[in-house]
Amino acid sequence: MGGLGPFLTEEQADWPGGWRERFLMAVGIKDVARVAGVSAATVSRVLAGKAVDAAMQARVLAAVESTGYRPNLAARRLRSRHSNVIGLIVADIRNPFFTAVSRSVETVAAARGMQVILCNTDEDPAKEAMYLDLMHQERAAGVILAPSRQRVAQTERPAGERPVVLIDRAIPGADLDCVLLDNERMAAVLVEHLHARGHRRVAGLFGAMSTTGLERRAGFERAAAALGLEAQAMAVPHSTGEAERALAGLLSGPGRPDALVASNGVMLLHILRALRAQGLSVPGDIALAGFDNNDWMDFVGQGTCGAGGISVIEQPVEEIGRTATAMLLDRLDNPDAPTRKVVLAGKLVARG
Amino acid sequence: MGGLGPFLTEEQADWPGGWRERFLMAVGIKDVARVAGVSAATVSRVLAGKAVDAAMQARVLAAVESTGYRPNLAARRLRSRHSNVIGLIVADIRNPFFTAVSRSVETVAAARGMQVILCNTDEDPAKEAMYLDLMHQERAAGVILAPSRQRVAQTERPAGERPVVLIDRAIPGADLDCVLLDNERMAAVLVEHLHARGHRRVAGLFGAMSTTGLERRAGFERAAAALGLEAQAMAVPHSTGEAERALAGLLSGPGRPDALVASNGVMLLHILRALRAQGLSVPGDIALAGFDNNDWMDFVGQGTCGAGGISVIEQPVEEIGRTATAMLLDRLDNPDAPTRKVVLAGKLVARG
DNA sequence: AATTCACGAGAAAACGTTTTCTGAAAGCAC
DNA sequence: GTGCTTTCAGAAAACGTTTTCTCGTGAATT
Repeated sequence: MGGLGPFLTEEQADWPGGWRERFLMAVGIKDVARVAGVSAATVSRVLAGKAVDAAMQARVLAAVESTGYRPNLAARRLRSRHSNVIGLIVADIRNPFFTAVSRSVETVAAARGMQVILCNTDEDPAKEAMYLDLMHQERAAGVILAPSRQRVAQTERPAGERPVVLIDRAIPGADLDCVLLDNERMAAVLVEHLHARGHRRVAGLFGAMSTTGLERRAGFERAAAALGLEAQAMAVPHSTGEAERALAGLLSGPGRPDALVASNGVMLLHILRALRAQGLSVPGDIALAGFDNNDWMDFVGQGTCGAGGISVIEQPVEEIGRTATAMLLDRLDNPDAPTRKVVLAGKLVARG
Repeated sequence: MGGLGPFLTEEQADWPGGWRERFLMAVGIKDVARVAGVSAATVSRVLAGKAVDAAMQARVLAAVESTGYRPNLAARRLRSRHSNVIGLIVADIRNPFFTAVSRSVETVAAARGMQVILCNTDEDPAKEAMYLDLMHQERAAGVILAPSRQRVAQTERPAGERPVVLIDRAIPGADLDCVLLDNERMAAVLVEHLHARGHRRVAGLFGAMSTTGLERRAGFERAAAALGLEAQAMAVPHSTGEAERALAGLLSGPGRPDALVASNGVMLLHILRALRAQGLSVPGDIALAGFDNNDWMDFVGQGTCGAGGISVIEQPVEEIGRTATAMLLDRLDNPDAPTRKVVLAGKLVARG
């Protein structure tokens, strides 16, 4: 400090507004303690909201203010041995369903003083495993996970021993909290809706990456059988080309379906593309229905005749996120409570 | 440890596969060191990839494997005084532009061993300030920020003294790295496109929350003036109702515009809604153009006549995220390099 | 052959907090 | 007034790493 020249007094050089604050390291709890004339422990207690002498508390708060002290969360987590971070691992951040859920999760978490690390796996089990491990290393309080299909094979608990809440997709064998859509029933509702609209030959494209696709397919087939419809269900991988190719065969063959069901919003777009490639219009030539009510769906398939439109099952996205977060936070308090499975109903948005 | 009964030998109780691993705390670097028969420092060095004896390295790696050791990132950050976390603070996670950028940021960051904390401000300056402060507390390595308009007023550096890269929106006074779209020019391109298509009375709706809206509006007005078009530009707040109301007046009055320009994807949806409320069709009654090429746009406004469609400026979302992340990581290495401003061109996607 | 140098491994300090421990003062019952 | 408990603040330990320091060994140089 002597090397700083004659222009700084000891006081200036040391504190506040002086050399150290401006140029060197961040201010720590000890600096606050020194300014307030108390011990570091007392500062910690004030900040934690524990009972301390009122005069001291005021001095500490003033010192925090004047020094611009910001606690180091890494140190806090290390010592206190618990973290305010929750991990949110989704399969596809571009899917509006997941962004909507993410937003809801973030809002609820922030309101309870938790921060969210959002991880995007792109349906890649390797990335998923990497992120689960990362959450472990981060010692995250818990994880909200939309698991990929491959994970089903693993019987081990994901993310070490920390609480996990599954969303959107189940892991059949696992004993974990989850909040899901009533996929099978909702798919059946969709089929019944198409039947009521007079369609008799239905085809469905279902995702191959998750239990969700399987369940929706099952509901589709069950309902179609019950109604005596001519039905054809196929599972398509997540890539674009696959869906288009699968549809090309379906649409050009004899006995072309008069209605299509999409397993999710992304799939529905693939179908739209394929239909256009075939020169077919919705709903003039063929009806289209699916899952996830995206904001733009009000505006496609509105033929000149005024009818048409794409009927979908709208998922309660906000509630899914809210419920999952609440369940996770609950479990942090009661680690040994029995696991809960929440199944939510969707809402049929009938168009056309 | 004696209380555990006679079934556990000292060895079992202590390590490995025994009591401690299964029921108590996580395994630490010292446990690994003990198993490998080396010092904790050596384990640390092996994990950091520093030069160590090959035999020792093998022993350490084996010990890490057998113990299932996962380093505690909080401790690592505390001691090493630098973090592998970058904050990404966006205005609206539901806006596909931001989700696309987020995905790109996350991918690049993950490839470089960094993790991303995604923060959603919902255009709320208070939330933005809260998150910037949080990133400070987290001692994040840096922040990528899409600033809200209000932040402009603040001359102070956001997020303490850590590196910040701005995306999508500038902060006029600030000397910060940023990567932006050439908004003014792109808006002009859009107007010229409409002019070439024969439209003569254009109106534009621009966001009031960011510099982006201002710039696009300026480009819109400049181009319209240069081309001698009858133009009307208005700034509308971010809420749904506003846009609809503003449009209602515009569309019902005399000299109704024959083309509309939307400042962004969200605005464009509002316009679509308003048009439908007025019973106007795109592009039959009125043309529509805007910013952000969302995947569904291929399918709306395709009238029976085959013409139509919504022309937009497609932003290079992937590159924006990639560039911003690269710039941020660069700056971590060269804190004192001059700030850079990257202005990217968009691409006109002409439809109809 | 002696001295320096480079290297690498263990011991110990340090990171910035929270928590435990300790002791003093205050309150209360006798 | 004495002895007991309670309260509260400071001192010190602890959290799990990385980094610095120290020292021993072997190679290289003179």
